[in-house]
Amino acid sequence: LRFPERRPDKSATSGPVSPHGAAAARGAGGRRRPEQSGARGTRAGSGRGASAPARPVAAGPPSRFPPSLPLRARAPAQLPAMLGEAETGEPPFGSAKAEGRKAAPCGDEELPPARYALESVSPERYYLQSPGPPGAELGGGPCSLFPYAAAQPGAVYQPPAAPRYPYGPVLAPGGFAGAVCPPGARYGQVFLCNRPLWLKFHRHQTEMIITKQGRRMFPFLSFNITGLNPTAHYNVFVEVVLADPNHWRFQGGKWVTCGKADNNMQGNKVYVHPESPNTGAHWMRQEISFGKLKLTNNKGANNNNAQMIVLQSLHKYQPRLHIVEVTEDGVEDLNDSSKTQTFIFPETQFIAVTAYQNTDITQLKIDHNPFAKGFRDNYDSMYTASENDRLTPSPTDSPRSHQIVPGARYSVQPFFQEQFVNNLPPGRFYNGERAVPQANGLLSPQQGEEVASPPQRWFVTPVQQPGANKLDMNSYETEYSPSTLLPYGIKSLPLQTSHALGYYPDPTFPSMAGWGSRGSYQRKMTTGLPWTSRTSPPGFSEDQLSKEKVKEEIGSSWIETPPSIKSLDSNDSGVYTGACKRRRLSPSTSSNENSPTMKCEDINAEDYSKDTSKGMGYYAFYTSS
DNA sequence: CTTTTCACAGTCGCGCGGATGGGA
DNA sequence: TCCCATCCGCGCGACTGTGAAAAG
Repeated sequence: LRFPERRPDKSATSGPVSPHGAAAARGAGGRRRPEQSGARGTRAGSGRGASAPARPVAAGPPSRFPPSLPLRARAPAQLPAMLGEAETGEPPFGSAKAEGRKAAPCGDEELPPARYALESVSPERYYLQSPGPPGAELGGGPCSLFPYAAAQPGAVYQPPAAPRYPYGPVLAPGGFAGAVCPPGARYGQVFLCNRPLWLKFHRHQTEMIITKQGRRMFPFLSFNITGLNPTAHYNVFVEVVLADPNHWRFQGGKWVTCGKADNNMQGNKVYVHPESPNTGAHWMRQEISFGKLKLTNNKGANNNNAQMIVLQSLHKYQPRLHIVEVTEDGVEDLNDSSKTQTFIFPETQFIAVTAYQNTDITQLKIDHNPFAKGFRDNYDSMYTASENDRLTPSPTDSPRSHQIVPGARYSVQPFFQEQFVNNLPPGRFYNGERAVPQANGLLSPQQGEEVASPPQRWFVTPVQQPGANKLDMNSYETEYSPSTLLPYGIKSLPLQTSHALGYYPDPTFPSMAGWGSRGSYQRKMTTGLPWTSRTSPPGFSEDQLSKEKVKEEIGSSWIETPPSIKSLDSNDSGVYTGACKRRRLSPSTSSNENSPTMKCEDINAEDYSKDTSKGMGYYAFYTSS
């Protein structure tokens, strides 16, 4: 039972009365009986958080491992060895510490924090990047945006004394291009589902707030995995490691290095997906979201909260996704490093901060994070004015649409297209684009099938699905269709179907239907359209990022857009400076000056597609063995 | 001076329980 | 009249960024 320590009854105090306070005043406690709070408190399953386990994610139905089989109990002694780093002898985090752990909706009581929640896994490893502002970094670093850094020669710095990554080196000494794949081995591919959104932040150098109680990431990590053995079992977890050996500070409107990073930071660096372990089929069936992952600067958090990753402020970090094949019992084979796969998406790099430094990032967060709706200055006008006047998405737009672009909305679009067209004013289409520009990077399946009618992909973005306004990121998963990921561009995969709508067995539950079969996903990916080869070349330069943006612009150009809005949309920062009142100002540097989007005005789509057709796509390949 | 912490206001979803309506 | 299902409002907690104060 939590006490409203920070929520005194505002109706009893002076000042503005919050909605809750007003409600309390109206109700005067009338309907809330004395025993109510007690009942609520003693009711184990009540409350927002506790309700979550009802979802498949936490309840475990999709999992072949019932909650009664905590991974921790299966091979408690193996993790230290697997993570390889010299352990300090302290007990594994989370072991016998459950009493101190906060009950979490994800059923973290069943989580195996101790298995991976080990310190010192990452500090010794860095991803070398040229210091400097994001722009320079992107332009200069050969691996700045390479989606699978492991293939980049020299991409990783390892202090001489640092032990090798126990799973087998994510990067072999000196780096290597391509993984050593044992005969018959089956390796997965991972797509960063919300990559366009990540790119948007990355353009300004993503910042992530860290607090003592833990702060969720936004954007959060969200992957789609293919190529796993459907019957094999895997653990999936995210590790956050230092991205470079520098300490950073925000000065003169840009990030600059200042000293060396403290690579001795203790604390949990690993977050195991709550559904681990699970079958390959399970992991491939739906998006793997790490929305509940929290970042903290509280070194003590590792002991009692497996949902927290401990970071250090003003350091740059790189999340990494690990997929480890395990036995049905959840035990990993320590002798077979080929069962470990690591994926790196450099665009997910971020600098941990205790307070936002760059107002561009702040504004992006406010604009895209549904939890920050209250900070949208024009919130009232946005949602009460005519649709045409809106600059930011309606609250009825799925919050998830901001975080996770490829939602079920896309996949269901063929069925509801007419409805959308009939019900949505044209302006809303644009707004959808404005709200979800990342959709440009994640071309919808429909677009893949109907190149002649590109508008579709735009007017589907604001479309609502039942319950689309839910904030809960997990619920998103139940609506998400993997078919929306095809823009990530796998050209051929084993599973294919010839049935165009094979994954829409029931239009009533289109997205759910989308889960059951990867068929159309694959099928759509074989369309051979330009975006099927949409890739992230090894040297993902700032220029290419700009082109990414250009593509967004191009994609939105199909519709008649009010000039004022169009101009705003042509530059993210412009939107914020022009349409939104800035709460904070970036010192000395206007967002326009820094915004790489300014440089992409003259980049045409042809060049873009040409560039992006090289190299690998939005997905990372297996990077280690 | 920079960085971190904390209280705050706002949005949202969930669960509870009263109110309501239909059927036995 | 009773029972049951449904609807609706309220309280709560989770979550966000803000901005001032505190700490370094």
